Amino acid sequence: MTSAESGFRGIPGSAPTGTKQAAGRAGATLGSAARLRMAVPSVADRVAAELRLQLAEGLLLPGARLTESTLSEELGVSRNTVREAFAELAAERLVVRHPNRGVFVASLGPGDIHDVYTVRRFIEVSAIRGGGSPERVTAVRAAVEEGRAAAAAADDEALGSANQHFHGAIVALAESRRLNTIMAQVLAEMRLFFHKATVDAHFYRSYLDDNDKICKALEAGQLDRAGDLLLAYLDRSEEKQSAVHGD
Amino acid sequence: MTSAESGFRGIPGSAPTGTKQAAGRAGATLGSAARLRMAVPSVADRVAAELRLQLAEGLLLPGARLTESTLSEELGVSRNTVREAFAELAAERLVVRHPNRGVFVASLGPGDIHDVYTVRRFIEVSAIRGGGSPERVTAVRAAVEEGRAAAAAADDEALGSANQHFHGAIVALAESRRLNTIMAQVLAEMRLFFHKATVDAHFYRSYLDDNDKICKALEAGQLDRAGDLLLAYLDRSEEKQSAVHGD
DNA sequence: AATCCTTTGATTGTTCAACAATTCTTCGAT
DNA sequence: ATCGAAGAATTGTTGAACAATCAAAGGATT
Repeated sequence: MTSAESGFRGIPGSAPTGTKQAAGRAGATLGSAARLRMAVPSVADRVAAELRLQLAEGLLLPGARLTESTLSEELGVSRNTVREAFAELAAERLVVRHPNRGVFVASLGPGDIHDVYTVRRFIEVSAIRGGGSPERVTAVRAAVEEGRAAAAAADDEALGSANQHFHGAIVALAESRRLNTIMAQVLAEMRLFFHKATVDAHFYRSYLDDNDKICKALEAGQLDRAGDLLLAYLDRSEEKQSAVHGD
Repeated sequence: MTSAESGFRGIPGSAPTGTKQAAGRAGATLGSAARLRMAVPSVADRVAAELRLQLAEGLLLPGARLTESTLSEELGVSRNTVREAFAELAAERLVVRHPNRGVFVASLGPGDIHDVYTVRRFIEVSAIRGGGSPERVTAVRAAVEEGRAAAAAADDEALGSANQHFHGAIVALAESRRLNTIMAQVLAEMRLFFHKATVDAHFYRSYLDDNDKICKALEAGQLDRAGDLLLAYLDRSEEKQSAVHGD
């Protein structure tokens, strides 16, 4: 009985909500109007999404082993489909795949904390130093307010979410699809690694003022100051996480 | 007859070269010595590697459609295995997967050039501004010399490769596993998108002196100067690629 | 009691065949 | 030329089977 066997919701057989995406034949008839279509997520995508939820909520713990046949039975899907979902999650570094030995929920290894924060420093600080459109800056402000509302409601999970939205919004200043994807993955990893610290309300509450200061500097166009404040925050946050996780 | 059907080498049935990797049971017996083991690449990995080669060499052109059954027959593997290889390549953005409609070699879309260069600016410039160990700096210098040798030998492909090694080595200054992976993917995308320009010797030869100057500043510890030179290079390179590809 | 070797069981990776679903192409009618 | 229907092609999924690999268990040896 592994933790992979606890608390699974089956994959809904009903029609799931679709997502709009522009589609067209790559390399052909680019001049023709692209037709919008509703893409129904595949079963494998839905399995992956379900597992992502479980990971983000701490129901699947770092290091836990996920077995294809067990999940196949529990979710009522084919083993092959589970494999496809695993591949998705492995590409996002949420699970680690060891050939012939199995799939394990990703866990913090030596240097991982520093690595994640190095990526964040490169990306977030560069993004905020480049500034962004008024719309993008407004989104950063919205995330700060979201954090304040969560703190006022004593909702710790929402506080952690708002903090992630804040940092995602900073990267989004750059309006780069690739950077947004990279940052989303880094944030997903952090949710997985640092879940325990996430529910410590004090952890994020202490950063609300920091986030506000960073945002104010951004709004005022003081981009170097914003970058310095953000860098200081990231360094401090790394120290704290290292202290909590003994890296 | 699509370009996917041209020039495939079968997947070798003989024992392939393995790669060393440390393995252990995640989350368990972390105190025990990790045993080194030779991991035999799976067939899916080998299919993916083969396709990567074809992509990098321009044998599979942007926009070309890759069909599971065709590749399955040509490579002598199961269709399911081809699907697994496709998933790997899609995660690396080398192919684009449209649900129910097929897999296509990735191609340049609107804004892709700017996007790729934005990522590079964030990562490469941050990395060089952080400097690195003597060993890492030596690797940057080695890539510059590699470029000089390629130019002297009038080997255009090698010249392009050396330039990519140069930029990979810059990011490697940060000694971050995640950033190295991200950069490797960006470089793979660039090889795919810009292959035509790659074989234009003049394209990279004009950058040899730039690379040398950047490296000299790095070696002298003038990190801000190195960053400014690199930034100027990236901006100029983006302009040139945009001019060639009409983005 | 500790260590080593062999056997067994569990799991992964792959193949194959089949089917359902979706999309694209072709053909015929207007 | 356009539209609609039919057919073809392809993708996504399933389930069964088998080979290969690894981990666990059990027995033998020191």
